[in-house]
Amino acid sequence: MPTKLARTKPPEARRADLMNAAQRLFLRRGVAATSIEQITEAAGVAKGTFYLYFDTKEAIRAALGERFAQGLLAVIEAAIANVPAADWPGKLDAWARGAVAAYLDAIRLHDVLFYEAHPPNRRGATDNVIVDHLTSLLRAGEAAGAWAVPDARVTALFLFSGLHGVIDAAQVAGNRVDRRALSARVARLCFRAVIG
Amino acid sequence: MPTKLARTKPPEARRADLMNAAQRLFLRRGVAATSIEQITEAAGVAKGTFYLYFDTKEAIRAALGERFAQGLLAVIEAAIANVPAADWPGKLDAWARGAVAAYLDAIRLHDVLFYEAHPPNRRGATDNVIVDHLTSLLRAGEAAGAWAVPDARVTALFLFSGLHGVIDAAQVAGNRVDRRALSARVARLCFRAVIG
Amino acid sequence: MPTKLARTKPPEARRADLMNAAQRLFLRRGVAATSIEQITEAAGVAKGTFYLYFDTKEAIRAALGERFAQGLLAVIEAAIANVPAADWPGKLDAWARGAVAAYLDAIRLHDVLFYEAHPPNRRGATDNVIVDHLTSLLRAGEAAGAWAVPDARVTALFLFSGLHGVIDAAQVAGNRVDRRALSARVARLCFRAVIG
Amino acid sequence: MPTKLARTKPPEARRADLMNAAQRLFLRRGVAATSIEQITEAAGVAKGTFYLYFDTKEAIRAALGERFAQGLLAVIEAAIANVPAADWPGKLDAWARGAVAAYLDAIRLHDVLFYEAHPPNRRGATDNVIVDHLTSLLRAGEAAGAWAVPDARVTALFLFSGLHGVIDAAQVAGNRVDRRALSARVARLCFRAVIG
DNA sequence: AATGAATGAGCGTTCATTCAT
DNA sequence: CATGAATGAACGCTCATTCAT
Repeated sequence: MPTKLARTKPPEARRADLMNAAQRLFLRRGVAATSIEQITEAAGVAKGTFYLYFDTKEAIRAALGERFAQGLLAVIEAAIANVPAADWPGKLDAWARGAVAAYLDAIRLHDVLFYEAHPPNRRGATDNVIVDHLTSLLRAGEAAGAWAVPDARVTALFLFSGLHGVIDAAQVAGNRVDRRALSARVARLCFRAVIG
Repeated sequence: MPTKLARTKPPEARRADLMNAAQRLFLRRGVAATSIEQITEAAGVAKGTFYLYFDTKEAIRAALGERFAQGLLAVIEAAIANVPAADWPGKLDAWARGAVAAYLDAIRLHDVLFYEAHPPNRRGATDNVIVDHLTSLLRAGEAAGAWAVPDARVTALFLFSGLHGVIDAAQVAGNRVDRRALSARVARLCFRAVIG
Repeated sequence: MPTKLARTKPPEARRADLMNAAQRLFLRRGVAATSIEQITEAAGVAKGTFYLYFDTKEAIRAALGERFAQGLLAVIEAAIANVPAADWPGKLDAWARGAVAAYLDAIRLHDVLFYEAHPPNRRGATDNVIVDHLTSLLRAGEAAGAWAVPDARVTALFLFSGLHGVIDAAQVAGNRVDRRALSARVARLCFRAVIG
Repeated sequence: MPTKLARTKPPEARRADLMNAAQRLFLRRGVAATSIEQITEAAGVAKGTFYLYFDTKEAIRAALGERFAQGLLAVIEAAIANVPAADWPGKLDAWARGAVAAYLDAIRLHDVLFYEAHPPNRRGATDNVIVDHLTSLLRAGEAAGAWAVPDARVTALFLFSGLHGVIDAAQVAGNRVDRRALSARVARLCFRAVIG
């Protein structure tokens, strides 16, 4: 007979309690490793209550994703809003800075929510090899005077991730990919980013 | 007493059988959804045999990741090998094209091995929202004559993924991140990729 | 604040609403597979209201059984009522025809209410095996000129079910059964039904 | 570390252990009310072991039904086997007595396995009303000298159950039922069983 | 080296029932 | 009378891992 008060809460509040508890746990241990019971316990309700608000574990993950996306977009748009309408480079710059800021605060949440990517640096395993290789290439080119790259590793990471993302998306789209065109586009983007 | 022959195989062969079977299954249904028993069955050995070669399910995933990385690097290095030593832009170009080619063939394996990624809408709705937003920005800037971007969506994807990758890495590194510096670096890379 | 009208109904009406809703659902999906919530939803009341009228899920099942029995008896009695008082064979005939008619209309409800019977192959394979066996016996006897049985399968079914029912009842009564007597009685009934 | 011996048993033995344990429990509390864990506990194995031998709770119920049917048929056939080939009434008599004997020993198992019919006399609720009615009719007819029925209640039970079984089967068959014909057949069977 | 029977913790989900409003 | 949010015990099933043979 503890909490005699507020056995009933406004639905949005209960829902939010559950989402907050889930987010905390998902961040700490990943989605798969978090059980419904842990979520309800952290939210201070009974197990069955979870199913009053969400049909499924997946449903709460999706709701969290939605909420995450809203916040993110708001931040980025706010960053651009201050730039004069005609200043396009300024807008691009604001976009980049806004996005960096927003993701820096939430990247782990993003990754946990959209890839199940807990163990830090798991993704690194392979990618590091490739990124290391590109980093060396960039440094060598710089040493040879071919270009100037202030931070070879960050650049290599950026190019590799960009390339990877483009390919992922192409794959997901599923329609036949025009390999030549894709190759050329990606090569051009790398080229310009490095050579300017 | 049937198959009296070859009950015993060279350890490396057994190990490879298991890895090949696992890779096939991981690709088909994901890592979590593949059971040890399915792997051993596909490899034609008993369940217990698995544990003679790998300590853990995670261990075989890691071994597969290792093997994957080796193959990838080989392909990319081969692509560069043909470029004259002094032609740095050519090397960068070769790197990009080699990497695109290599990942196009294996992106699904990569993602399944390093994120638990089940194809459609792997990247959450989130990313799409942000990428859409940047795509619009790029198109608007182009319409205003601020820059020329052949394929705004691919470019947006590239920049977003690059940015995301850089932040992920920064986070994983864990040490205090210099937000200003990171921001500036990323903004510059975006800037050059777009403005040239 | 909508439906301010008729939030309250005469208790018998509410009770009937619930029973009707429950009967419909029990018929469609069985008793066990029907939840209280489905019943209240179909009856247009809140979950808790159910417990104002019935103590238990079992209680509503029992009430439905009661109601079912009343209706049945009325039909059968009506069928007999038209037969002249002195015509006993006629009464027996009327009983049989009345009962067949009444049950044909409601057998599914009966079975769902009293056994948890989901239609196809309710009676297990078992019964079929035994009935098949008796059917063969009846046919063989007829071929040998020992008796005449218009429809061997229906007869076999009838005898088997009759026998089964008698034994079930004996078992339920629980008191020590006089096996010899029971055996003799059943054998005699089978005998007369077949040999006349 | 108790039972160091016989951690592994011949599969048929384990399977039989599980079936025996399940049968005991099903008889005691019904199928639905028996949990897998109770079965495995009673069989002296771990929960997971159950699924090495049966895919599903329903699967063990079915296996038990199969086993039950085999035994039953054997008993009845044995009863008939002793009757001279030409003695058809004797065969019918033997069938009836054999079936009664066999089912007397196992009726509860049969009912639990094929209908979920635990609470004794649940089935009675309705059926009793109808059977009582027929019993009265039979007694009244006898009092009037219309027929002679040694045990009116058993006869009424027999006729009612026979009728019920025939209708159930007709319903399950599902094809359009010829109500007139069915009625006539059943009436005739009742008639002969009573009037001789 | 190889087997595969056995284990048992763990999980997502359901639902009859209660009770504060 | 009526509501419906909250409860929490219960259950079927999965599967990585162990170990006697």
